[in-house]
Amino acid sequence: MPITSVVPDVPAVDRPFDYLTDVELPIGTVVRVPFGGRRVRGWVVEPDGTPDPDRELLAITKVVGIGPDASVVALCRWAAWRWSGRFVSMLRVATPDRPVRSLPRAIGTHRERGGGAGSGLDEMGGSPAGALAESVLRSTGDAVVMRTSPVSDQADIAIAAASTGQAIVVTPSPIEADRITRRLSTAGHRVARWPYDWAQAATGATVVGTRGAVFAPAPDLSAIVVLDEHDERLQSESSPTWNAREVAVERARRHGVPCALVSPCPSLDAYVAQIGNAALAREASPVELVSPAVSLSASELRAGWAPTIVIDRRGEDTGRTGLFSSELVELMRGAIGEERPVTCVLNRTGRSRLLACRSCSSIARCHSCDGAVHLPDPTQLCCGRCGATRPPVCAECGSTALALLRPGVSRAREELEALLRTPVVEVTAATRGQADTSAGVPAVAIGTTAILGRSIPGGLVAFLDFDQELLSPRYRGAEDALTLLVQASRIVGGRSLGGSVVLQTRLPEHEVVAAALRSDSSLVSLDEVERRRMLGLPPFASIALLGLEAAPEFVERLGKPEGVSVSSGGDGSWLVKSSKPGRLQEALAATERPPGRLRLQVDPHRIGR
DNA sequence: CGGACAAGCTGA
DNA sequence: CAGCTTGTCCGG
Repeated sequence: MPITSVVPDVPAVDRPFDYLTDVELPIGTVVRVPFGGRRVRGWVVEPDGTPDPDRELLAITKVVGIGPDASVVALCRWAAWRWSGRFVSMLRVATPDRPVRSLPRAIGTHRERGGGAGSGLDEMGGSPAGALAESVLRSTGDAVVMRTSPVSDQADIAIAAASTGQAIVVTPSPIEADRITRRLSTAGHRVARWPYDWAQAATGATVVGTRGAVFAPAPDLSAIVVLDEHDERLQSESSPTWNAREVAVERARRHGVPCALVSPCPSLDAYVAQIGNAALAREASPVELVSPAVSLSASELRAGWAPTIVIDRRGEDTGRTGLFSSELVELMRGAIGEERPVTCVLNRTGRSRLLACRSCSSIARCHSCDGAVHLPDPTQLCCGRCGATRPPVCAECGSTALALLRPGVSRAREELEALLRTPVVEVTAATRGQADTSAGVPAVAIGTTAILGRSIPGGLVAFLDFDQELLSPRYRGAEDALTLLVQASRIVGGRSLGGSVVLQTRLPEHEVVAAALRSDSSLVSLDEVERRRMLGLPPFASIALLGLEAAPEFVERLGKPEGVSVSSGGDGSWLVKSSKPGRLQEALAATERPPGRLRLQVDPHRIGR
């Protein structure tokens, strides 16, 4: 009887065990096995070294179905190593959610290669982005950064990719994935929407889906495209914090197929991937490093970015004028007069996030935990940290006059309604989706960044306090701020539809603001290159964030390995860094996990919160 | 993870 | 010493 190696689907175990089978099973096959007195799911994997002497082996209970092929299993193993996570976690991502017993026959139309007589409706030739993608994907098998405009049609790029054979198209947005799937299908391509059409992908259909699609089965893989590669949704927020862009680059490299990293504001990580490796990137000058392999022409880029109006608030007493400068109010009135929808963005929920006493100027704090208190309604102060409430009275001097230093969205909505004398709709992550059905697009809306998910063609988007984004302590803060401007340009439809974007800021010279004014995102990362290098941050170094109760013991066991630095965050969390490629992963893998809960995040999009 | 089993605590 | 809790180990 053949012996087969199986990894049980038990995260805490995460290693293979040997079983008997009556027939040889391919790597990746999903099985059920007896394990520790119960039956669990598992995957057939490459044997793990020791064939083992004369031990009594148990037999596999049953074959559940087809799983990821050997190359995807190997990719899972790589990703588990890269982000110091569990192999099982990655195998789960690559496995169909319902058993696949056998593969269907390849059904559906199949477009002629070489672009013969197409159906005409959805030819990519008309779109600059599609034509650009076509040239990229005929090139060699390396990662290339492709800079598009905020309004470039991603479906055209997908169509170009599908024309090469079996492509994998990854996009952060499930809605966009649905739209692209329909377009590909209309254009005559056989398409599998990950994860629902797993089996179709396994028969060679082009795959479209969110980040997990990068692990789709692809027997005839010809190209990988990552759309909006800068988007943080391409990275898993829980451990292992794998990133679909990086997995795509690795998979394309292994298969020798081209990989296009598409974005209107390419990430530094994409540029480094394009150059090859971090060591090489360290030698390259910032200008050399941060240049896309291909880009739309300057005029095409210009058309895709909405004109940006910067309102410099440095000379103003914002304590008096509040969130809405007179200049902004004028612009909004103008837009309303032209029947253009207006959207205001303020990244603070609630009514008032920070208050100060008008007589003694002290900041309103919580009486029990000292955190800042806010004013969810005019009658009560509430602590954001511990939830304690008290009446709105200054704790220092007893005054009842409190000034709103940082009003939140709810308060801003009231203020704006009074200023414009028109109804203003508040949009938050919670209210999004229900408001914009039959009622249509409201004339004026205000909300957190969640509001940028609503399309307002030809409209005006105003960032009330853009400094909050520009001064964000997050290490990718600059890139994140630029991403917001891309989204704003996108929802108004760029310059061509007459949309515009307004920024209120006290930092009008900031590199991100400058990039938006130029309708060009290339230079934004120049200062960023130097900063990240200097501070030893990704993509020039790898970092690991450790936390939870097992963290102290883990750090103890980790010790002080060569080329790795460990610093304590003071609050029971640690930051481990290494600028030598692979060194961090090596050190983490060599450290045995102590019992108890451990948070281990490698190269997360954000450090903390 | 979850069962098995060993070691430690309690009460009569 | 039974009966129960807590901890540690290990699974093929």
